[in-house]
Amino acid sequence: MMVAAPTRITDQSLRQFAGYTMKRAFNAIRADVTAALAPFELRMVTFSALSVIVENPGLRQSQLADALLIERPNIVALVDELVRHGLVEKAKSSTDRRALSLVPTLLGVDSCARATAAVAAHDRRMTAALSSTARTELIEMLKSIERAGEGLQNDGVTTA
Amino acid sequence: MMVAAPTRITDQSLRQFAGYTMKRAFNAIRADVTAALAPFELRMVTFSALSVIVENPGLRQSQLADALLIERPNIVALVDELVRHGLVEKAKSSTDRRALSLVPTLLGVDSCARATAAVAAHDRRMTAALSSTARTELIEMLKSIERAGEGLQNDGVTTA
DNA sequence: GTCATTTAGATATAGAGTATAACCAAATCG
DNA sequence: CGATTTGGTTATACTCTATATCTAAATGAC
Repeated sequence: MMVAAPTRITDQSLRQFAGYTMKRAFNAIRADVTAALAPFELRMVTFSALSVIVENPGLRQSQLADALLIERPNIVALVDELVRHGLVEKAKSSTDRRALSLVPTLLGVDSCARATAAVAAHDRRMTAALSSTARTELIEMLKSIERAGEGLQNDGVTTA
Repeated sequence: MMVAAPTRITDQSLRQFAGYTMKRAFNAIRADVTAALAPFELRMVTFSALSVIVENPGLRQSQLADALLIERPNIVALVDELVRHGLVEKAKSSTDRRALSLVPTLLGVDSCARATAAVAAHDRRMTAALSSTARTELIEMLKSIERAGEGLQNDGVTTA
């Protein structure tokens, strides 16, 4: 069979779906935020984890896993990475001898603050075309989608 | 060091960023759309590819790769999967003996239509909380973020 | 027309990211 | 107390995506 190729390729049908454009938008975000975090030797996940640890000092690993929707086995290497970089310490819990309390170091608190500023700059770049109210509305809409996923069949929980 | 764990874990700081909530929203979407596509033996990527092939019959593999921001090597197995399922045919290009023209089969066109309906239902589930104008605005905002990523440093291109 | 360069498709491979199963030790509960 | 659950861990595997390299054919310079 012989067929000539079209010159202009479209993705019209897919564009009707929020998920398709969201994936493309998120890819752009990921590329940019990854670059923004590189100077701090942080990845997206480790930055998220550090941020939650700084905001909730003393939390347990399982709580961190729950908060970021990460499976517990994957938390171990992640936290170890933060410990290795001197950003977080694994303290023993005073109430449960099995548990660890994650505490940020001074360096961790400082790095988190500076990384957060870098990510904020990144975020401004990516949403530069949006008014500040539009940006707020966007986040609210995303939250409502996140919530919509919570009540569905297999409860596909994962991520960070 | 002994530290008691906080009872309620927050992610306030991360919530200021569109990217964080977008990742969580997209995870929810992915879980649901993956389930929606399972009956058709399609994955997100293969569905996207099939949709573009149906919409642009005769396109070359490299055009498909460009359209979906997939690296060319990854297109090969992807298209083969569609061929194996009888949804697409690799036709020889009439103008370039190196090139392939991707053409949907009748089954491919039909499956694409039914899968598109299933994905549309999924999309409605996920955006149920949004008014139809809000949903349109959401997609426009996501497009603007996607565009914002196009003009940046390393031009982090990837995805599907 | 011939040679250098580019393009289309393909192969092999590697690295993230994330998921599952199974294990030990301590806590909890009947 | 014994059974069950929970916190952390290890090992492992699967998906997704990226990079390097190869060939055959097309294009472009002269």
